[in-house]
Amino acid sequence: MDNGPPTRGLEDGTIDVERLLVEPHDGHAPMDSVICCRKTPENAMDIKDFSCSFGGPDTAIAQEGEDILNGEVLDSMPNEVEFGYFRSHNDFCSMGDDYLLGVEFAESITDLDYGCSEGLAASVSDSQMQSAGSDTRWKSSLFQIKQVLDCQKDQLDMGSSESDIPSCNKSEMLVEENPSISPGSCTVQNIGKTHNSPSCSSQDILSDGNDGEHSPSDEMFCSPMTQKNDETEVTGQDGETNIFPRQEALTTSVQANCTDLPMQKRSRKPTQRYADELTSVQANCTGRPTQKRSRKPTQRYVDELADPIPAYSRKRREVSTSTLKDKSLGVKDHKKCHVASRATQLPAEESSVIAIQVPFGSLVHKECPKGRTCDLVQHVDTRNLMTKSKGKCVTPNKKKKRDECISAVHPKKRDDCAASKTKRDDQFTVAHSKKSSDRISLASQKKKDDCIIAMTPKKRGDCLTGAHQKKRDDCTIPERPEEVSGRRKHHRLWTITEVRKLIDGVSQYGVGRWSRIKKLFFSTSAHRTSVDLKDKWRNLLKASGILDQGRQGEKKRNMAWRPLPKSILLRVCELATIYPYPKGQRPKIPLIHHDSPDRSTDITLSDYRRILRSINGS
DNA sequence: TTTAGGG
DNA sequence: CCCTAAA
Repeated sequence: MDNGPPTRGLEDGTIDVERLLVEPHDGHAPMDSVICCRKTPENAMDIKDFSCSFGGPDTAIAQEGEDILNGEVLDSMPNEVEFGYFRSHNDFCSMGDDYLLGVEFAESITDLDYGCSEGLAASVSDSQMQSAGSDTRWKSSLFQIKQVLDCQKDQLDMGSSESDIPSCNKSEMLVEENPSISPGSCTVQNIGKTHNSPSCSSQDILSDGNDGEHSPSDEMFCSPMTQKNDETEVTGQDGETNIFPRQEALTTSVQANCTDLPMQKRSRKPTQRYADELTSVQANCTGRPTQKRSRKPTQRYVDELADPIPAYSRKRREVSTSTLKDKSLGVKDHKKCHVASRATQLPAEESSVIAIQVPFGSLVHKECPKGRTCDLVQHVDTRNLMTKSKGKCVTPNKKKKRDECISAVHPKKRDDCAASKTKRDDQFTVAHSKKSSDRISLASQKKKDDCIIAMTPKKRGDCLTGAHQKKRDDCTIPERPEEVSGRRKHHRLWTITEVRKLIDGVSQYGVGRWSRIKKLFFSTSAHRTSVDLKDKWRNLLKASGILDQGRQGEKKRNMAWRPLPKSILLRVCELATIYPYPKGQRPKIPLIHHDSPDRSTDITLSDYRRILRSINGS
């Protein structure tokens, strides 16, 4: 958190202002934005330097700023974390949406600062971008965006609001400069413009290497631009002009003046304020934040956003989102939330302004599902359609993952959607949510199943005769191979025929050779796995009272309701005696009627008979 | 990968 | 049925 050099104003909250001032001063308006690091790992250092430059007008700053201006982007990706910060910074700047996100944004800002301060040590060579390493970095950076988000959050927690402020300023700045451009799109464009000629703008970014890959740098650029703009507006200086002193004065005064720029200047209490502002922003999106932050930028953003190159922003967003999502898989919930918000934003972005507003905090959560649903609608539909055909669902891994990421946050929603996700996906996402979600989904699914399957096998089994049952099995329980891969197998009742097959298999191969039995006896039923066989067998044992379940009474009771035909139960008992279920374990003799508890030993013929008797009797 | 066992 | 550990 050494903000020392870079943050010198940070504590006061003036930092942002200072930065801004500094940048203009150097004549490099985008210094803040410059914050972006280089791709190379070494960049981390660069980043730090950058920060330093911010804090103090180091020579490096000018150069870096220049580089940036030149169109070179400094990507410093020191560590993932730092990088993340960076990214967040960039994201923030570049993405109005992110900014809108508010809390997250604020966090990100702090992160940025944090990262900056940390990395300050080295000098940044802008040209590095060109280096191959940097390229890779960029790519990675894109992926890391998610991380950044997370970092941002974390940092928010940390309370390094300072950085946040700057970012805000940046974003605003951008807006001013390229009024025509919407925030989100602007960022990209601005970035491109700033660094490269305008032509570069979105296309460059997108086109660069990979759309997603470059995005980070783009973002970076954007952020600076925005800041400048903001400042200009705020200070009224339009230009970058410089004037550190002036800016500082502004910073101080700014707080007082904040009228327009409250956000920026207000940086002093950044964290909370930011958060507040963010929240307010979110809430206000439409209007200016009633709260402290009188950020006109918001509106501007909105307005601009509406017009500006939606395509660009959209593309960029999409890329970032996708990348984020992909990467975020492992991320935490909050990360997911962020991602989700972004995702949601995408659509919104298209619409333009709205998108920006959407992102904020609570909204994000609420909307996440919405957005997701929108995005996922197709998936959902598919899922619903295929609800029980899981295998197919699995195919769209990317989407699924994405969905999960998003959905992770809102497990319920996900479930509602039908959640036929593969286990894998679930695992990727969040275990907790997953389980709960699964359960929920299961419940719903079960209901569905019941409805669909209509008659449960067992019940029918009781009533129906073997022949009928068989028929029914064939008809009602048509195999659905697709389901197999599904996240939660559709619950399929075991039909008598299946049970018989299982018994046959056990009798032939013995207990424990489920895979074999599966192959030989259930080769046609894809939905029955060896594990299923094992489970079923276990259940059969329980049903027949062989497996110790509890007390006899209970056993009896079970038997009473147990739908399985006696013949089957007998057979199971018989087999159980022959092949004790748990391998070494001795089958516990069904004591159904029986009195002597000590029967735990090997089954004797008498025992067997007794068992049979009990079964028959019952 | 299969099995066993718990949930 | 799911999930995990163990082999």
